[in-house]
Formats: sequence, structure tokens, C-alpha cells
Amino acid sequence: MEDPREICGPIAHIYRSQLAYMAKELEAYRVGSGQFEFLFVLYHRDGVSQESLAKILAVSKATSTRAIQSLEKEGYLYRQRDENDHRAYRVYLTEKGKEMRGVILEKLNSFVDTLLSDFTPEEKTIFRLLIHKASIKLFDPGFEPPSDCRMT
Amino acid sequence: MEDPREICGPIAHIYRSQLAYMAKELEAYRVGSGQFEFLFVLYHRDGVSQESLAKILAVSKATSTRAIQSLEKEGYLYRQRDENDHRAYRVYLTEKGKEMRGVILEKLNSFVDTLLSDFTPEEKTIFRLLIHKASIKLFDPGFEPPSDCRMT
DNA sequence: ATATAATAGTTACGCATGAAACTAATAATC
DNA sequence: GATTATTAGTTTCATGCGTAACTATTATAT
Repeated sequence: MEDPREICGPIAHIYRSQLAYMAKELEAYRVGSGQFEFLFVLYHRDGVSQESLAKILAVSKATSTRAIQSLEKEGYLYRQRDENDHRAYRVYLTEKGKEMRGVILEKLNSFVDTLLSDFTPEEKTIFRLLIHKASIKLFDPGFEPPSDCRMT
Repeated sequence: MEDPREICGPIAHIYRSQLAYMAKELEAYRVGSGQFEFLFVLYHRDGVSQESLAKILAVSKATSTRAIQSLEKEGYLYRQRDENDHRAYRVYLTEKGKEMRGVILEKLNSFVDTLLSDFTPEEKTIFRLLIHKASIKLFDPGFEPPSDCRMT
């Protein structure tokens, strides 16, 4: 490895830029830059627990709790106690939450479009592949992604 | 673009993991995970201004101020008013600061090694290239990196 | 030269985040 | 069945960060 900063620097820069961009774009909807990702998981599979959301998004359960609380307060989702496990909640989208999908996707797409605007289609594919391959290494050795982890 | 989350998700995950890892590894030295990068710039070019540090690292000048203050308090660097411009400081490494280079490099290397442990040498090169190409797009259109921006 | 702009740095405020300590409910063990 | 351990969720505390408002210099304009 020549200079690890060549990897970490750009990643930090991209992350912070994405956060700032999404915060600005979603400000009018009162959806924070750290919250919209939770909605995306629910678009794929409604009714999961906060713990599952945390695992899928690779954040702490503290972060999951805060994001869900905020989105619930703004009316994008609601929670119901799990019938079979009274510790857990099941998190569901409201109509308002479902309607946000297009908006968020549009904003996020426009950010990524800018980011990859000089990439050839092949480079985009490779980049997507490699960034995923790298992030996989960060999970705990015995990590098993929940069954609803795929965004397909 | 199929799913922009395939780009943003992993980047966020890597960034947060790097922050947590470096915080833990550098805790004993009382160097924060958001501070060691400033030392690296100084290793390459000692005596630059806080504003230059901010530009080079693509952070706000508020962040630059805070990092420099913390590193000064811990004795890793010191500041002198610029003779020709009494608004600006020139930031210099102390002996203690210079001695940290090896330590930080080692930690950061071990993080990146884990991250890229499944990459072939070619993939590492490509990844480095593409991540840089992407981050370049985030600077303001007229952005001109300071002359001391290269880490070579 | 004087009024106005821009620049370097600082500070206050708010957001996103993880670790750790905590509560309540369930599972495991004996 | 009672004790113990695990799990879901919450809260507290600390860190990193950007924006915007502020001060103090320097540069520009008139």
C-alpha cells in the first residue's frame, strides 16, 4: 500500500458531501440526511424491526432509534409492537412515507450522477462492484445479513 | 443509474468504520479520528495556514480551526502569526508531532489493508483511480487546489 | 485617505453518529 | 419454576462536521 490517504481522503469527502447535499435537498420535507435511508429499507420490506434496520444499514441501534423516532414524529412511518415479541417494534410506512420514495430517489440519483459524471458505463459497474467488495470486509467475521438485506 | 444506494451505502459504511477504527487506535495518543489528517498535510509541507489545511482536506475552516486547536493543546503542533499577513497563522509540527507519522501511517495502513484484502493489485489501482476521479467532481467548479495539495 | 470588499480565524448552533449504561421482555439454564 | 443470559429499544455522553454570524486584518475602489 503506497498511501492509504488516497483511499480514505476521497471517501470521507464523498460521504460528507452526500450528507450536506441530501440535508439541503430534503430540508423542506423535514427528512434528515441520516434518515432517508431507513425509508428505503422499508420500501423494500415494510414492517421490519428497528434492530433489523440497524443491521441492514450498518449503523448502531442508537442511530436506528433516533432516525425512526424522527421519521415517526414527521409522519413518515408508524410503529406497532410485535405480537410475538413485546420488546420489538414493527416499523411501517405511512402514505406520506410511501410518497417520498420518488423524491428521495431523484435527489440521490442526481448526487450520484454528478459523482460519476466522468465515468464510462464500464467504470460505473466496476466502481459499484469494488466499493461493495470493500465494504463487505467491515462486517464482523460472523455477520449474517438479515434475510431482507437485499435491495432488489 | 440503477440504485444510487449501492454507491452511497458502502461509502457511508466505510467512512464511519474508518472514523471508529482510528479513534480507537489513536485514543492513547489523544489524537482524534478527525485530526490526524491535518498532521499528514504538515508532514508534506510544514508551515501552511489553517485555511490551506481546510482546502487541502476539503473541510470547512471551522473544522480546521477545531482540529488545529486540539492538536496544539496536545502538543503535536504550534502556530505562529504570519509575518506578512497578521490575520493568518502558520502551523508547524513539533517534535512530538513529527514522531506520530509512523504510528498513524501504520494504523491507517492496517485499516485500508483490511478493506482491500480481497482486491488484486490491479483492482487496488483501479479503485484508487476511480475513487479519486469521483471525489474530484465535488469541488466547486472553479476550485484550484493549493500548490501544496499533492501528498507526494 | 477613506469607505468598501474580501480574507483568516473563531464561535455558536444544530445534525449525524457510536459506545456504553440502562430498562423491559424473552430465552436458556439449572 | 426460579435464576441467569440474551435481546430490543432507549438515553446519555462524547466526537466530527458544516453553516452562519462574528472579529480582526488586508485589499480594493472611489
